[in-house]
Amino acid sequence: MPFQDVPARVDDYAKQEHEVLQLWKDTDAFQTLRTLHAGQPKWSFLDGPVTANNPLGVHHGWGRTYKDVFNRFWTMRGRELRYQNGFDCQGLWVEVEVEKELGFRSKRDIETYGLDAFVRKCKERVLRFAAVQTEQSTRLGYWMDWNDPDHLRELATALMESPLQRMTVQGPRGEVTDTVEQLVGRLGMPDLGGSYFTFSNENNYMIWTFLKQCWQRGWLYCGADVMPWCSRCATGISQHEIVTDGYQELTHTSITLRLPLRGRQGESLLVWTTTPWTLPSNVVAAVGPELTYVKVRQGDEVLYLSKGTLHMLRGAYEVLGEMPGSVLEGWTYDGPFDHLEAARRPGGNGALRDLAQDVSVCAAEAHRVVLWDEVSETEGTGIVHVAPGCGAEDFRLGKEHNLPILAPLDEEGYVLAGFGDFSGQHVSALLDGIRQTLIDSGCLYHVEPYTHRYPTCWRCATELVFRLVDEWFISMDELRHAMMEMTKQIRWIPAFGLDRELDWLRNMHDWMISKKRYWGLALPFWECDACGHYEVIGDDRELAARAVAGWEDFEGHTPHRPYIDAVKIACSTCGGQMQRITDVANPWLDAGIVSFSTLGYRTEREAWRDWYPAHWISESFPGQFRNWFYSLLAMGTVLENSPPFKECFGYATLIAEDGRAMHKSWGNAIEFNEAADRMGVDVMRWLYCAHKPENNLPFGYQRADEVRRQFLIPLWNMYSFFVTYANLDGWEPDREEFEPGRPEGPTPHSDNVLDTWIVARLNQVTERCTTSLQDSDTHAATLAIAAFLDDLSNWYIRRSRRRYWKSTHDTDKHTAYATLYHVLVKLIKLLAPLTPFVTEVMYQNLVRAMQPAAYDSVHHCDWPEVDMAVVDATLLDQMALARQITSLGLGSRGSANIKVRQPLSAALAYVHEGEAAWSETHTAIVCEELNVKSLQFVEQEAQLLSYEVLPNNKLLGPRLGAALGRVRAALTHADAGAVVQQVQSGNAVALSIDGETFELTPDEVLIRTHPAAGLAIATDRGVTVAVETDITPELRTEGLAREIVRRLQVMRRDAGFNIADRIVTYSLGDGPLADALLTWGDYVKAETLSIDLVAGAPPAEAYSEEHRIDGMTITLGVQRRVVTN
RNA sequence: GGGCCUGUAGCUCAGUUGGUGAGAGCGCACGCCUGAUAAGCGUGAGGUCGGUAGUUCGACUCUACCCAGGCCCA
Repeated sequence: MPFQDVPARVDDYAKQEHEVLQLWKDTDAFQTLRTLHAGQPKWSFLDGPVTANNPLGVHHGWGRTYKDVFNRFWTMRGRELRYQNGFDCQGLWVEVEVEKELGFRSKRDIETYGLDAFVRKCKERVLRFAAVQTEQSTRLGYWMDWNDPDHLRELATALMESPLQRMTVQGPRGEVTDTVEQLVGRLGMPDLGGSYFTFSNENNYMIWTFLKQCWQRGWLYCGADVMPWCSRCATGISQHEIVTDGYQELTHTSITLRLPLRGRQGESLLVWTTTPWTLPSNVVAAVGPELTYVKVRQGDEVLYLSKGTLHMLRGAYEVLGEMPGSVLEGWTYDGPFDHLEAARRPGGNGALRDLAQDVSVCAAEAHRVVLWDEVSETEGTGIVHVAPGCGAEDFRLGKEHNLPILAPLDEEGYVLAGFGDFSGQHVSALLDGIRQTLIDSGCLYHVEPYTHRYPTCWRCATELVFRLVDEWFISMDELRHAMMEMTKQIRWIPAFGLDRELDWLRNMHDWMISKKRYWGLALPFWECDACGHYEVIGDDRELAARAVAGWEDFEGHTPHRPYIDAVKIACSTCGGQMQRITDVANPWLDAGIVSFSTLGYRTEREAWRDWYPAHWISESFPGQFRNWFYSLLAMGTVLENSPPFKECFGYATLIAEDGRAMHKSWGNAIEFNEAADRMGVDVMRWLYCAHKPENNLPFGYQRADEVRRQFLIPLWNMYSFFVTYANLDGWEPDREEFEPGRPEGPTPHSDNVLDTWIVARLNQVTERCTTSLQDSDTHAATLAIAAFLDDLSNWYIRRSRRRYWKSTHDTDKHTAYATLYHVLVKLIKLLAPLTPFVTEVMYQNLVRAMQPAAYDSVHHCDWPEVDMAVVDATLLDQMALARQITSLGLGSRGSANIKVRQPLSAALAYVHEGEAAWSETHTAIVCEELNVKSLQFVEQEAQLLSYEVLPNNKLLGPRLGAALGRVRAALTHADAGAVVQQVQSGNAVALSIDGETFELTPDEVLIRTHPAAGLAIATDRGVTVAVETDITPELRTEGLAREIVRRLQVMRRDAGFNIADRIVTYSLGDGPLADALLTWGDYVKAETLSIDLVAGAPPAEAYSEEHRIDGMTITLGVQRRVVTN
């Protein structure tokens, strides 16, 4: 049973990959893999969930390739894995897309539509995109415990039609029957299997448990803060949402205004703002304690501002004096909006709890100058208008000074009551009225457009405002330090990840976890209507036990709005009725809990211990230090006081080939599906793996072509070469003692130096790959393999070709096949985790088709073992030397402009060291490659070169120290030839310098050579090679014969003959060409598989061409001849 | 303002504890080889290894400062 023929060229690698996918599906290859490795030591990979909200991009492919490579690697190393993918499901991301789908513009649209229907639409969207992403991941060759995408779609449809309908599905532990809504809520749990979904009941209740622990330790609180706020979405926008995509260059109207000082007639503070709408909420003015302020006269008024901002003045002025900021402290002023009711109400207008409880003054009374370190002169006047209800920093300053708070805006950006005519107007429409008030009060100084980076809503591009809101926070005071301890116990790749994470933790404020939206984790905080007391519920069981009303509305639903909101509990303080706050949670809680929720922390604690902490996690690092890595750490710290993962592998950002970020609108984005089918995913995966992960990865078709040309096609060519000749010779691998885990068999024995060399290289590379991948370094692995592919293709096979196509069937030929077979099979196992498709294709033919006992898939095999006994360092050195001599010889031929096809009589080589183990075989290899009749080593390099002698700094530096410089100089001036002779005969070199004698051992002297002029020579690293350039008539004749052979070979191919076809060759010509054919007739016949060489014109049915060689003409013809024997 | 990363050929990047020639791929030019190879090989042009100072016998490599770019925080 021969191998299946392999085409020399694959037209469509992507098509081939689809066939492999079908094979895996038909043979259930992934399940077989799990069975094979069940019960082995565990390697725990915890997947960072991908937001199931859109199709995957090629940047997801990068991360998923890493995940799959290491999953496959550790599986082959004999580990049991979980293979659970994760989908991130809850949060504003999904809401935004569903709102777009439904054409909604505001929260009111959602409430009109109905929370129940809206939340179901969110779930439906997640299920549908989880199905899409599952298909795309499968296409990438990512082996995970995937759900059937069609089943996910069925659930999505059923959820929209009748969520309470009961369904039965087959799970890994048997049939499961439940309502559609509950089946969706149980996805990813052990009885249903498949990917985990962060909207699952278990995920949500596990977060409740976490929050309750935080609460019990006193870390959970409801507090007020000023947040960036979108008035159209009516929600706070957290800092990381702004960072992602939120800043735009915008031009606003900036205003410079006077604040008239009380008790200083005609004198004013000059302040500047880019947000005039905040002026009616002004409470104090701040100056920098380190800054110098000036008093200036302008016309009949006196103004104060900082010395470094005098350019803010318009018109002539006179400086009256200078003073430090501290002099201004405590001065009071009149605000232009003090007539407003809000400015006259003690404590301000804040509707929020307790904020201004003990503040008895109103804003108008509070107006004074305070000191503030954060005031600078980089913009403005050095005097800052402070509105504690309208800015985060202002708010903190207000708390520090116990100031009243004016918070002017409602959820949708309209001004609240108490602000006179402004009340009821939208924040975007306030400018004119404010300007008019300033004019009327004489406070307006200057108005000017101002362009700056300003945060906008990433969803709707509305300019954000800063709004005082009640939110829920986890205090970082204590947690921060514990998390930093955990962080230090983790291995971060790249290593700077540790510093990044620690930096984030050091600077992190209290963690805001609430969001006033609809689709997300329902925060388990119940608040008493009567006394305001609140409690945190730890899970579903506790809720059931505490419920006093509304349970019947909730029962049977997942813990999401609106149903969860119906459940009331009794207040443990006053006995009143408590209801849930309506906020949902920050989605990073969802992703952070997965080391508990997906591993069975609440339900199967022993199994959880088997898989926690994860050995390895991986995500793109730019954002995740503050997101997923952070939230995992927080939950591991709170729940178990341990790091939830041991190694964190981060990678940078994928960019387009043009060096810019990929953007659809820039036309440089590449869709995942398109890339997969145009490049082939093996190419994509190699491209990903060959990159250093801490650098941004340029991705595109040009780079993919390079990978195909340099990696995939050469690999395929070698495979095709092997199969072609093995089939011609009927060679088949040994079927005795076949082990399915090691289909390459034991290391073959051979007396051929090329065989032993390539086997040594193979094991060397196997060792490097093993070490690299254990160390989470795919880049090093690809470098090692790429070098090996070059050795295999451009040296081993190239130099061994004749062994395969010679006509006798001898031991050497058999050994050649056995060796190449062994090498190819072991190589594809090394490559299998990196490029799972092409290796599978090769395996199916090389192994599976030949060995009845073979595993179904290359991915079921064991990781190749390293046979260090065959890694002979001397052998490797010698072959490296042979390649070097060859390369230099070709170089020297080139410099003499003599083609390799022209035989030459001799090559002369001088080798500085290491020729001891040189053999005749090496000589033969070099002669053949260089096309010379002999290779001679010369004793005296001086025949070819001149010398330079240098001190061996590495040895002499430590010994001589500062004297090294003088020794170097003395060596330079010494007779180099004499020194070299001393060294080469193993004697010490004595140098006399300024009456002092230095003895240098041979090791301590390095010899460098320079080629002498006038010879066709080349030199490199202590090796020198020359070729004799004299071409005798005999050599010329032989050269012509080789030239004719080459042309006949091309003609054979052009005529469409098979490589094993026998032919008759015709030649019509005379002179030296005819002589060459006569003299070298047997050679020509053997090389071209000609059974006859006919002198004369080729017959009409032969394929013939006229050739010009060295100015002479010859007509050649080839004709196929059937041989019967 | 603070933290982290990056700076090596026209472009994209390797360069393993400091050790003497500074490399690859792409692109360009010229040549070679082809009985696996629309592949490969060789040669050439092109570099103050961001800059300055320091440590050292010796720095692309270590240290400090500076410059430029990126990311994060403020």
